Amino acid sequence: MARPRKPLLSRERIIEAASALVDSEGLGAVSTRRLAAELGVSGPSLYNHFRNKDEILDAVADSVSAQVDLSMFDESDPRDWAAALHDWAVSYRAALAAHPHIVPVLAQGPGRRPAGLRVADAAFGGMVRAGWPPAQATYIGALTRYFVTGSALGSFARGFVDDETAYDPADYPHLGQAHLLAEHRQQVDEGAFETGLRALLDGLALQYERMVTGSGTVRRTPNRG
Amino acid sequence: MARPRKPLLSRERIIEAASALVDSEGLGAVSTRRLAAELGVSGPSLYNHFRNKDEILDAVADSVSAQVDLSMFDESDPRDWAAALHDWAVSYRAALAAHPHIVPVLAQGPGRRPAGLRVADAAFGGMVRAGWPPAQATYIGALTRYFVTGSALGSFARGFVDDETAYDPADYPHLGQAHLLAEHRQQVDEGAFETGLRALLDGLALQYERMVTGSGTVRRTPNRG
DNA sequence: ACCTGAACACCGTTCAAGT
DNA sequence: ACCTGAACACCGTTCAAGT
Repeated sequence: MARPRKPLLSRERIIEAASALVDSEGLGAVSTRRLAAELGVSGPSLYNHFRNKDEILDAVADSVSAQVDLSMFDESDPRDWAAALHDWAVSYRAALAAHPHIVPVLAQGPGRRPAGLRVADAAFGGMVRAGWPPAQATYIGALTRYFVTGSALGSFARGFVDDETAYDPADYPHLGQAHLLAEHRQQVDEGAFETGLRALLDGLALQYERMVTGSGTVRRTPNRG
Repeated sequence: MARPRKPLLSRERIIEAASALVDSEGLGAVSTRRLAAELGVSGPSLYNHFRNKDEILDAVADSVSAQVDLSMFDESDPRDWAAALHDWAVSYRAALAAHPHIVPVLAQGPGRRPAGLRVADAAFGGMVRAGWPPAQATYIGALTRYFVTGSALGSFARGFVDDETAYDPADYPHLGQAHLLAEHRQQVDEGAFETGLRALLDGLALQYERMVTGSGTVRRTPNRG
């Protein structure tokens, strides 16, 4: 068979297959030949639909960005920026943590990826509408992405081996329980994410208060500092 | 030449060469053959010193962890945990941001890498000494690592292309200035990191206050809600 | 012990050839 | 337009052979 009447491939089918492969076996398992085999075609066929392998992985990353909920930015009262930021971070992390192996690609930034750009646009717009100056709104988008991608990139708990003899107390006096982290993976990772997100939001609320009161529009009296 | 009197290679020389290659051309440029060529030997020679390529990259990652300053945890007054945490995060980020291409490897966690474990041990120990319960101390180590690795993994600013026509206002109403981010890369990335770190520390200080006052050991009166 | 070349089973990508 | 096999320049790793 040279060329079939109906195309055997489409960008969508390729992205789906690549995504499944990335999720199940990691980035290292994605080769154009392997991917083509999963799709029942020969390796070079992919090049009719994507310029190269990187473009395929970019598309997989963008399909993950497309799963991030952004509704909190257009539905909410702009004064509820902290609640919107919270919900965004939770949704953002859920989307990425479901596909951790693609996070290094995604973390390179949106570039020209449409879904990634929609995420950045919505978050920045939401913060500006809430009254944050553009520079601060940019920082908030960036720092939230830092925290979310960092938390999705690698499980903290799984970063320690499940081997009681691995962490010699003579070398690491405080890691006596570290080998237990793996068993409590979900609790540790979620606890750390929630604790960090709560701290970020509380800290940003303080900055927001200082900004608002400092600029003359006093909403309430400062209670710190 | 089969075997020279003095070994041509050592783990240290291999790590140095691999590190230089990762820094200059990225993870993708590191192949065992290329690395061996840079060292003036044939490809398989590396296998006398490392079990496989992954072990070489692990060693490169650990050499970066070894550059993280940890002195703030043993020198400081434990009550200055927030100052120590700040200084640690800054040093941690500086080490990683100097070698961004290895961050995905490093972010997989310390595993059995000695320098990575020393980092985790020192931070956890510092927080426990300051009075944080073990679970919270674990969260703080984890969330700080999330934020730092996320910020070092990819420049936020460089994630946008430097092309005025790239971001159509019809699609992305708030990204009209996004193409300018690249020029202000350093300011944006540092501003976001500092803003986020400040917010994290302020937020954690609130949690610490609540914990201390809630447990009966009142250090000072709460001044928030 | 530490290096070598040969060999194996892979890669990403190009390209002429087929329909 | 869309697929194929052949081909090119690569990979990581093993292994027997050399000193």
